[in-house]
Amino acid sequence: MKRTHYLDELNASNIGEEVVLMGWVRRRRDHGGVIFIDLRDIKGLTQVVFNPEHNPETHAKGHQLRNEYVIAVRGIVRPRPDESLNKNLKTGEIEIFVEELRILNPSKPLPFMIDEDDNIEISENLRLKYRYLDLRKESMQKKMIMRSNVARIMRDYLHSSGFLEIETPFLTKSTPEGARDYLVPSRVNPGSFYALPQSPQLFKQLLMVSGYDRYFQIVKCFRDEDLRADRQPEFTQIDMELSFVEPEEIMEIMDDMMSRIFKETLDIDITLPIKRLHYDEAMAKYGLDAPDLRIPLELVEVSDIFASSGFKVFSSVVKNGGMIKTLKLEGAAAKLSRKYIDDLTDFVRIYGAKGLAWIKINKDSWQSPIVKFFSDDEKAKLSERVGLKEGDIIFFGAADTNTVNEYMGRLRAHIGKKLELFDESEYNFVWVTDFPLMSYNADEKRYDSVHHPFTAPCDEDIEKLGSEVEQVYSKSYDLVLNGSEIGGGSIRIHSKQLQDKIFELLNIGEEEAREKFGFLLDALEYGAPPHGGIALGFDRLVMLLSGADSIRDVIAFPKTQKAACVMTSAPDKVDTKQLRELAIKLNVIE
RNA sequence: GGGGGAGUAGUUAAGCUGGUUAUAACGCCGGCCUGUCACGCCGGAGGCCGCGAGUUCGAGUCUCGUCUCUCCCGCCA
Repeated sequence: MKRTHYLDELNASNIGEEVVLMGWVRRRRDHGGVIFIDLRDIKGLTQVVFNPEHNPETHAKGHQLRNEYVIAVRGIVRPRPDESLNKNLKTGEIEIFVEELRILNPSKPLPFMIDEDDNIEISENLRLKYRYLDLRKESMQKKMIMRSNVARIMRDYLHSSGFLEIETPFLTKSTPEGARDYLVPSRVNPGSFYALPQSPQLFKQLLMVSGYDRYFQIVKCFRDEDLRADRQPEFTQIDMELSFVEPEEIMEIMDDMMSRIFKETLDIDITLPIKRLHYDEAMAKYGLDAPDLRIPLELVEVSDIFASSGFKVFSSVVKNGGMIKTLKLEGAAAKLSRKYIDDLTDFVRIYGAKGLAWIKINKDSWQSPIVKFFSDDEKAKLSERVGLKEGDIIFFGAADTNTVNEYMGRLRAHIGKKLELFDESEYNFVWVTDFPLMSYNADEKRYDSVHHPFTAPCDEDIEKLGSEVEQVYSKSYDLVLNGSEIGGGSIRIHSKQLQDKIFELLNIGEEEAREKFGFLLDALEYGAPPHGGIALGFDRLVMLLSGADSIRDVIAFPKTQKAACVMTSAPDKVDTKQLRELAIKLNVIE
């Protein structure tokens, strides 16, 4: 028998045709007499009917069917009786009267039901152990289809925009900085290791030197760091690099591509161009470099007001170069109980806050544990700066700049969600641009790249590389969707001299630079064009598009939080023979 | 490395301040049922209460340890 139709294709126009359908038994409704089977495949659902009057032989065989049996049926498309039409089903006008049934494969009862009730969440461990069954669920199939569609849209778009898809190696060289590498031992070169790429960064830059002009790749990247709801050790990037471009051109291409993806997958129109926000403004107003702009709250700095305050907690912070920022919630004073504020205090402690001061603006007085330390002048200035009205509540963050921004930024996002201050179904994009080039690493007594060591500084800041390194901005841009960074990139350095200078600031010695990046430094001297690029987190993007709570839900075979696969039980021990071939001796205490 | 949550039939859960035979729903098995689509009705099977110690006359319940899953901090150029 050869399948003639998928299970979403038949309707009233097919009545009378003989068809052959194949799929899984989603559910049987055995009335003793007539038997109804919902037959399911990747496309949809069609009801097939075993009727003892129509065909006693197949009807008898139909009694054997159980959930998830794989079957083939040959039968006639019949109209359903008027009272039995199912409007919720695409194929609900018709049903198949079975002439012949073949059981292609029976199925044991499943460890969990495929025909899911969305309210029942099967333990993730079990889902992952039987991932092939979990993926059979309609909700998972929808996500995988969405993922495939997004990849297709991107490929189509990039090909039509002159990009070439070029593969780069997975077995490559370990590089310093960045994430921990996954290592692969070399049998042919005992004692030497490949590293799996954290990104194809250097290869794509070299392709620009080779003159390919526009490159892209949908590519796996590997980082051996601890996992999160949105982080997997192997994940997929849409990686791109372009020659002879400035940031604006790259952002325009991304704007265009994103708007197509959202139009074609969710039928949502993105307002173009996507808003551009300078890094400094993002940090000032939102405290985070990936702000969720759907939340209608902004932080306000008040350090100057309390610089010489009698309230030592504040004034000493300012004296030590720290910062005081406020977050105001209009009219929320009555809504927030003492318990609620205590919970918020616990929340900000996670991010290094020592406490969370607050003031409720009541009708006759300011209610607060700290306001008694404020002078009238300070109160007046505060009220004016923040725009306080009766019924408002404000929170204060006071600490070193990084800590304040971190926890007040998180607090803003946290409160925004908890108090439902915005429409969660909205999609809000923003570009955050011009990140600092480097930040000082006090532990290591050197500078670290904020993006990566190949990022170009802004032209007007290059002079400052000598003395005011932290005042140097970079030609960088991150794409942020609803408070999640979904991509980032930069214009790269194409001058050997400048690259040398950067390595020097990063405390990567000439010899080490030579050893680790010699091939890049050489390449820069053979006619490297100005170039830049971007990489998008494909899994995260699909996660946001499909409304998944976890990156694991948009990856067919993901790892658990301990970076294991419970289906295959990888990672696993290997034979001593294999280890010997690789010249590896284990030093693990059993 | 650290902090929180979870682990009880195949599944999802209930099981209070420790107490006699550990419940329910769905699923599974058997029977009945000719228009269902979460079919219905009747009956049945199914448990190392994650694992290991301890406290106790007695532990699913309390204590400690341990494993697994999960959320977060650190980490993730």
